[in-house]
Amino acid sequence: MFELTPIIYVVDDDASVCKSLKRLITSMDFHVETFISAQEFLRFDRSDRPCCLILDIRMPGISGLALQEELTVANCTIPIIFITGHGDISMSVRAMKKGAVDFLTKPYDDQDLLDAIHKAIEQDISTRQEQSEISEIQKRVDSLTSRECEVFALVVTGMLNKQIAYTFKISEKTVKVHRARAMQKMHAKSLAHLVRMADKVGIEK
Amino acid sequence: MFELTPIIYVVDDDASVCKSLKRLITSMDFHVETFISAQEFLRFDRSDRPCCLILDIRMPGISGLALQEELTVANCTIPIIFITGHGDISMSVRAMKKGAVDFLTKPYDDQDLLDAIHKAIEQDISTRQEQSEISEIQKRVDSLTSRECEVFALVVTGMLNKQIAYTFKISEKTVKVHRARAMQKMHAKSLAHLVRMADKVGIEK
DNA sequence: CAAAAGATTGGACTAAAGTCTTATCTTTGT
DNA sequence: ACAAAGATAAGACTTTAGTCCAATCTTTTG
Repeated sequence: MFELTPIIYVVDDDASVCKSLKRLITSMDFHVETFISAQEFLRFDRSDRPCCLILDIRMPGISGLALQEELTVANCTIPIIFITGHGDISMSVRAMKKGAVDFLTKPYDDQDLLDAIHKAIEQDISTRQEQSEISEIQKRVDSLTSRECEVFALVVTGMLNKQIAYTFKISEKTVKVHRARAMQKMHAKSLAHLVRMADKVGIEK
Repeated sequence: MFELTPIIYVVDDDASVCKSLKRLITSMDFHVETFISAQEFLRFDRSDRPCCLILDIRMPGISGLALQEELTVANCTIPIIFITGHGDISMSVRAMKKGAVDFLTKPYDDQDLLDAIHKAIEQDISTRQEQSEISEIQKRVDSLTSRECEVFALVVTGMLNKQIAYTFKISEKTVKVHRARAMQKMHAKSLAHLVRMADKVGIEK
């Protein structure tokens, strides 16, 4: 599913830095796409494949930290590796608290960067895997009618059909119908499977 | 269960820093215990209540980062807030990667420290809650006989009694006996509950 | 308005799981 | 050696859940 070559996005206002990073990273089995501003990166239509972001902190326009913040609120989970020439501790701590994979200072060791890239890509792959599983399950939940969903929600709490029936003031017969439909639509192989899917997406209502 | 007043451990080789931190933190509703070396802290018999650790990076003997490492391998999850006068970015990043709650540089803002303490205590409370739940469940798993545990493991995969019976080459009757015992010993109110407990502790064998 | 979708329920079973009781046969610790 | 613990299993039911088939009744929507 994600067998594509990972792509590394580099955002640095210094074109020569972009160029040398591109050379270094391409020598591994990665694709590289460089941008000289956060704005340019945001405009870019990122394809759906494993990736990570190498980001300069200090840039005219949107700074690295600001871009990180922007991506966070946009629900984008792309792993970020910061690189900076003139950072301070407070910056690095802020970046790490917000989930950055690493924060390197120039001059950095090439191996440290490559290690960080590998870690970031691994993280991205597993995050994507997780997200795609969740969205698949959510799609199934969305296909349930409201009643089916209500019954589903109580079934996974461990309630008996008769208890669910009493709760909704309907017959046990009807509960069985909704329950069977829910099992079908959720593609649940067993009750255990249904429970795990419910916990994964967090059934509310 | 954890309604006790949280205790803040302060480890700093500068006794005057310990003293002023103690004054500041005591003014909140926290107890404080100070140590002038990592060794002294390690010898201290910590009581079982919400706590966190405020740690100086640079200390003679065991450094702050070394103590963090030591606690990690000892499986101690006490949240750590680092304070340093002469730290660098690399140190702060290493500390944050290993899960530090915050990394403050002197002179720091008192409010920042208090915020970090609150966050650390919250984290400790929820970690303890989680750990005590898990160990309670693990205790129940440990009370299962080996056969009960094997049957339990397959039950929570969603297998039918007859399938489990075939797997172990025993009768469905016997599976029912082990299954019923497992439900009892695990205090499972339902299959859904059993599945969740299994996932929480991660049934291996 | 008419068709489609959804909610409801009954009948008639089948299958799966749980509840008792009773009873071997081993293994294990003292 | 002997009691205790654990694994095995059968008989006899009861309770739950699942399966088809059929049939209202309401709401939504083209």
